[in-house]
Amino acid sequence: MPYSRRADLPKYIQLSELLIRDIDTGRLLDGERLPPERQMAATLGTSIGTLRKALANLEQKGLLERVQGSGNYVRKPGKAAGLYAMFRLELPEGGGLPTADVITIGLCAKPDDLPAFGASVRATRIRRLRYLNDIAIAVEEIWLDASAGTLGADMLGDSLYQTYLEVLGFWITRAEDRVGISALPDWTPAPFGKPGTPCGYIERFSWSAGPIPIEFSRTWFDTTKSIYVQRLK
Amino acid sequence: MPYSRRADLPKYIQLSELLIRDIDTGRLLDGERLPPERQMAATLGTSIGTLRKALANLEQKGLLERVQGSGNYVRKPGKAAGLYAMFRLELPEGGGLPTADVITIGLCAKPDDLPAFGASVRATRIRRLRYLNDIAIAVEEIWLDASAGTLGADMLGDSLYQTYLEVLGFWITRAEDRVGISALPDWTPAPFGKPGTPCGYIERFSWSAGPIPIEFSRTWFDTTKSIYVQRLK
DNA sequence: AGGAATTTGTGCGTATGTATC
DNA sequence: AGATACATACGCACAAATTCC
Repeated sequence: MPYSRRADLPKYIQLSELLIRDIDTGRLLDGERLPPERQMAATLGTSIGTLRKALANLEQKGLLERVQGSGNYVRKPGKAAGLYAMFRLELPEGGGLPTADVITIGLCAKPDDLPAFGASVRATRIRRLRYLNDIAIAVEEIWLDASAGTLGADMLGDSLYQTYLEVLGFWITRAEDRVGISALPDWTPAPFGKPGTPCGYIERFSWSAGPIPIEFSRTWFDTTKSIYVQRLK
Repeated sequence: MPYSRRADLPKYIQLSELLIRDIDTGRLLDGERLPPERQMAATLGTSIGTLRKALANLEQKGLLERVQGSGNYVRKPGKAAGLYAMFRLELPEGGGLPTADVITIGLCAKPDDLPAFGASVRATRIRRLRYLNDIAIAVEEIWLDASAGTLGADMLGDSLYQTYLEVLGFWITRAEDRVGISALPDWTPAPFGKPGTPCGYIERFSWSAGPIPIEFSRTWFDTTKSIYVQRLK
């Protein structure tokens, strides 16, 4: 028995998750220096190589800065500001707490009618019902290219972009929208609107890093409700 | 000895760049399966761990899809996304690690003999000596329009286009070249060639977004060495 | 259907280089 | 200059996914 594993996840992912939790809950503070890698590895009961893989993971997520000859430093970017920076739907009075219910999520092949984006032939499709202050204001279908990684239903928070950062390790840096009129898709859930009826429509391409968009999404919003779409630059 | 400092990149980066280059130049085609990792490592004279680090790097760039139990598959998203995407000079045997030494860099007014490009009257001028596998093969003078931002000597990597993306936040999407015969400029550094002697010559306009080019460059290359210029589309 | 062969993923250990303090 | 700490590189054993017969 060379080594044993009780859990499904690889050990370096477990270590990475462990540290993320410590950072999120404040047990590790911003700017704090971690113990030396050898010492940490011994404490955590792992090898230095595996620990380094976990630390590299954290660095990729922007939660850690690794400085040769010096140490590993916690970097906890303030999350409150800018979380919903790219959300285009607003209440007229401003503000509004954005939440979302996931309708379906899964990995599938990109259908032919999807515009070209990403590097893979597959993508994670997420369908959600979106709320502002508990008012259902939109349904959306998001296609995240498979090259970015895969998401499960249990990993989703109310902010997808935050989920991208914490789970997959990248941040959406740029998005381009196109607004028009469409009809509600046939999978629209009952409380929201009747499939087929006309409504507002946003198509979006999103970039993380590099020249090609990594995500494509469609948002249908009910124009009879008191919401409006932010002016698009 | 100002230009004698040789780039000594880690081996896994060199391997990664080597493969990117083979993908960009079409030596490796989209969908193609790479040889098994152990075999590749032996061929390339490296260990499997180092090769895997390079392959992970490619995967992160979206150029490679790695499938456990199956193999490593080239994924070439539309436009070449690699570090040396638009570098036209090649070794006949293919491959070759491209590096560069900066000779001078600074912001100055565009001289009158420069063709029209960009929106500003000033530009950052960069003069570099370029290498493939440590062979000095070309000198180049790059004019980056001041409207794109300014670069310092400490920000430059071996790939200017990558620097543009990381430091200035844009990506070169299109380039047009014109090839001819010229004479080496008077600022040509000593190890390369004698100023005034005839050599090959490439003039280039580069676009990022919008209708006007943002960059203009001139490249002089020694035709007596064993290099050739890629066919210009 | 099923088992063997192939191929990548994970984990561990060690030696050496290089940046920081 | 020395000590400390992270980075690179190599190698091996086994697990897990895929492919092939």
